[in-house]
Amino acid sequence: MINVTKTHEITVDVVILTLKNNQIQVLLVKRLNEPFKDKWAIPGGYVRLSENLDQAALRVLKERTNVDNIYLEQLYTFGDPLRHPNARVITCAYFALVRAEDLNITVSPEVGWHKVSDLPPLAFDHKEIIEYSMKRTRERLELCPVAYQLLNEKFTLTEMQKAYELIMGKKLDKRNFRKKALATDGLIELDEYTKSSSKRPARLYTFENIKLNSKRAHFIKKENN
Amino acid sequence: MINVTKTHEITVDVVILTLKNNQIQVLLVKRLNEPFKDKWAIPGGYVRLSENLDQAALRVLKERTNVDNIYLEQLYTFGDPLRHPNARVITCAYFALVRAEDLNITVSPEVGWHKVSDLPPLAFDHKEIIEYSMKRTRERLELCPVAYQLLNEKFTLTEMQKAYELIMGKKLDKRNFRKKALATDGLIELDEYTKSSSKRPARLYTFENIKLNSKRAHFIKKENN
DNA sequence: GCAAAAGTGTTCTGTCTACACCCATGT
DNA sequence: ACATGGGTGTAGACAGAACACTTTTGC
Repeated sequence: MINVTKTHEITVDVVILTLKNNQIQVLLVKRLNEPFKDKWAIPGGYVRLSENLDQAALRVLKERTNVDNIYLEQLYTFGDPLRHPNARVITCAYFALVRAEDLNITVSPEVGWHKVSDLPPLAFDHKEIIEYSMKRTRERLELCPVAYQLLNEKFTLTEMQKAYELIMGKKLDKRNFRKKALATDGLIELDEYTKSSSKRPARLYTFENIKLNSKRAHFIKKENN
Repeated sequence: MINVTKTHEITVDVVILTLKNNQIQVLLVKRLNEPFKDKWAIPGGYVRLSENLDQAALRVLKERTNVDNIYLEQLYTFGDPLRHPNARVITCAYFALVRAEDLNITVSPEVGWHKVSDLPPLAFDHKEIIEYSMKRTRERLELCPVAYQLLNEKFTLTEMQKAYELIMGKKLDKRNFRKKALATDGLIELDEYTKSSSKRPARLYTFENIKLNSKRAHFIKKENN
């Protein structure tokens, strides 16, 4: 076999998801150059020779959001020969869940949050990548309370339930949800309550010592359909 | 950023698992050249410019086993800068489950099956890749009857149970296993029986119209530990 | 006092688990 | 007739699903 690899390039692309305005949103950047000039794309970059793939993804994430120590997971590697019109670019996609309150992003005309349920035209195969990351997020949620990565440090059970409903795309029963949530280990009940919402105050909770990927009881599964 | 990608190379490596002699076995090839000369490695090859990653993995699989139309799934992409001592090679690993009866392999001193439970010294990070593929296989098995890919076209429930026990690494209860197996859709009861085994003949079964990845009832979960 | 969200238990059903004996065949 | 693996049912425990009303606050 001849060496056919000379012109392959490898990038990482990171789907960065957060919860804003009661919506799952994804961070997109506007492309300034061809191909796909003026289309939106998920943040990405070339993998440097000195770093492994996780490090490359963390670097891209940090460059864009100034957060680290968050839930970041390799998603899938996309390598269709035609996914980039001018070159052979194979991309290793990652996805990250970040807390809105931790973010330190200067939104501009070229960088911004977009509702996953209402995406603008996207470059390359990035629509497919975002859809796949949502699927994976749903799968993860069934196994462990990943959603705490999307919640502020202190949150109400109703906020937590809203996050789950947005990710799962369906309504959940309040009593069943609270029962399971309260049985989650790591969930701490605080002696604090929301104020100044115009209704009855809600108790606040927080998470401590989360073990991600713990194969503990499935958290959300069927219910309704 | 400068273009630091010029010397990246990308390969696919395929973990090919089968069931032979009552053991899960993996196909390995002996390396003829440095680095890791004379160590064993999982089959792999460079990704060609004209093919996507799945196609590259299928090609490698076909070159080695002469089978296609089998369970093949992207596993994970390994990109540690030091995984290859002389170059920066990123590998997209796949795993495949193949039926022993479908195989058409000329075993030689350089190509052969090895028990996953007793691996020889391996090149690169291939030990890690094989272990990860076993983990993934176990996860898949919990969701759908992937094991039929390892069984001959016609099989007994005891053979099926043995396959599950080998993959899961634990004994299963015969009555519970059979109950769940018989409830699997796609499993067809045949009016045929084994002969010439020295004991009572066992009924044969086959699979039809399998939907892999169907999120149907979890097939094997806890039981004992 | 009313609007709005917070909070709270029980029953039913289905699934998973544990467990022991008889059956059909070859030798 | 016996050794070997094939084949079968039931009871208890547990987890998920369905379901409606009272409480607390701001206005």
